[in-house]
Amino acid sequence: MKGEQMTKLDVQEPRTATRILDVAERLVQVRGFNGFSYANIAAELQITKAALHYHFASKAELGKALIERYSTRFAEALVDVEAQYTEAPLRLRGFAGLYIDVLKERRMCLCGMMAAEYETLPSSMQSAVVRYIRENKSWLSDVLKRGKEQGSLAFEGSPDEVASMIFGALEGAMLMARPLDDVSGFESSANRLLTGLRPVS
Amino acid sequence: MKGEQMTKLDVQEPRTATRILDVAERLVQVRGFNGFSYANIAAELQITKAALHYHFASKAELGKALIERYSTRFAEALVDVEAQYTEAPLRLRGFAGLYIDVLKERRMCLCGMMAAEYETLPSSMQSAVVRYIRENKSWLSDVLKRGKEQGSLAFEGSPDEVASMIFGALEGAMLMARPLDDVSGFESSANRLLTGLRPVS
DNA sequence: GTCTATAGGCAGATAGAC
DNA sequence: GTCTATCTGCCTATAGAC
Repeated sequence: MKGEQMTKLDVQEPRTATRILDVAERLVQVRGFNGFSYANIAAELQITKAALHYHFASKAELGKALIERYSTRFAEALVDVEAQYTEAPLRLRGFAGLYIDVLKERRMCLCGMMAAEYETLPSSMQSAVVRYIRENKSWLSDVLKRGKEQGSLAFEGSPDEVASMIFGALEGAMLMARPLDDVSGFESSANRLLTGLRPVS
Repeated sequence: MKGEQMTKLDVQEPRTATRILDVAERLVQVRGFNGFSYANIAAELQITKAALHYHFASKAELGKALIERYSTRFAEALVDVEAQYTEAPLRLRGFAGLYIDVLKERRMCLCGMMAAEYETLPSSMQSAVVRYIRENKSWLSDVLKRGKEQGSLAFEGSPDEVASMIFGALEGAMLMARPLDDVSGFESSANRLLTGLRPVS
C-alpha cells in the first residue's frame, strides 16, 4: 500500500527524495555530473551526507534516477505540446520552447550535459542518456513526417535525418548560449532552424 | 637565448611539456576537464605527478595552455582552409571537415566540452573559452558575408546570426554523435546545414 | 627536470546509535 | 529517516634530494 506516511492531505512538504532530486538536477544542469558532490546537496538541504545515502545509495543510482525523472517529465511536456498545438510547425516551436524555458534558468539540458560527460558515466547512466536522445529524435521525426504528409512542412531527405539535425542544433545552441550569456542568440537560432522548414507558399 | 638544451638537430623527441599537452588534450576531449587527473597523465607518460607540476604548476594553468594551443592550431587550420578553397561554400565545408576529423578520433571539440563545464572552470579558462567561440563565429561570419556578396551563398538575416546557428549546430551534432556512436549522422547534419545556404540556381 | 615523500583536503561510502 | 563518526582512497599541490 502506497503513501502510508501520508497524513490527511497531500499538501505537505515535498518528500526528501524529491527535494534531493530537485537540487541534484540543478547541480548537474549547471555544473555537470562530475562537477558536484553529495556534500553540495547536503549543505543546500541542511541534512547530512549519510541521509542522502539512505535515499540514493550511490551517486550512480542518483544519476540514473535523475535521467529517468527528467525523461519522464520531458515526455509529459511533449504530450502537452501535442495537446496544445495541432499543426506541425507549432509543435516544433513548442519543442524549442521547452529548451528556452530551461535555458532561461541558466541551465543546460540535463542529458546534453551528460552527453558531454558520457565517457565518464557508469554504464547504467549511459544507456539512459542514449534512450533519452532516441526518444526525443523519434518524437521530432514523427512530427516532421506528419507535417510533410500534410503539407505544413517541407524538407528534403528523411524525417530522421532532419530530426537529428534539429535536435543536435538545439542542444548545441544551448551549449554555446551559457558561456556567451546570450539567450536571445538561442532563440534566433531556433527560429532560423524551424522557418527553414516552411513550405513555399 | 632559446633552445639552449637543443643538440645538433631539431628532430629529437617532443619536449615533455608538449607530450603533457597532447595527453591532457585528449583526456579533456574524451572525459572533460573535471574527468581526469594529473595521475592519469602521469601514468600514461610514465613520469610522476610532481614532474607534471614542474611544467604546469596548477591544473588551471594546464587548462589555459590547452585552450590557447587548441585555439591557435584551429586558427591555423582555418588559414589553411582559406588557402585551399576560394569559394565560400567550399570554405564552409572545410570548416565542417575540421570537426569531422576530431569526431573520427571519438573526441569532442575541446572548447565545446569546456563550454559544458563552463561554470566549474577557473575564470582564466572561462575567458579563453569565450574567446575561442567568438573567433570561430567571426570567421564563419566573414565567410558567409563574402559568400552572400559574391552570390555563392544565399540566406536571410545577418551573417552573424547564421554563423551562430551553424557553429552551435556543429557543436551540438558532435555532442550527440559520441553517445550514439554515429559519425555519419554528424556528416549528414553538417551537409544539410550547408546545402541550406545554396543560392537558387 | 625528475624523483620520493607527504601534506591537507575532499570524494563516495558505511556502521551503528537514536 | 536522520544523525555522528569514521574509513579508504584519490585529489591538487609542495618540499627537498638528486
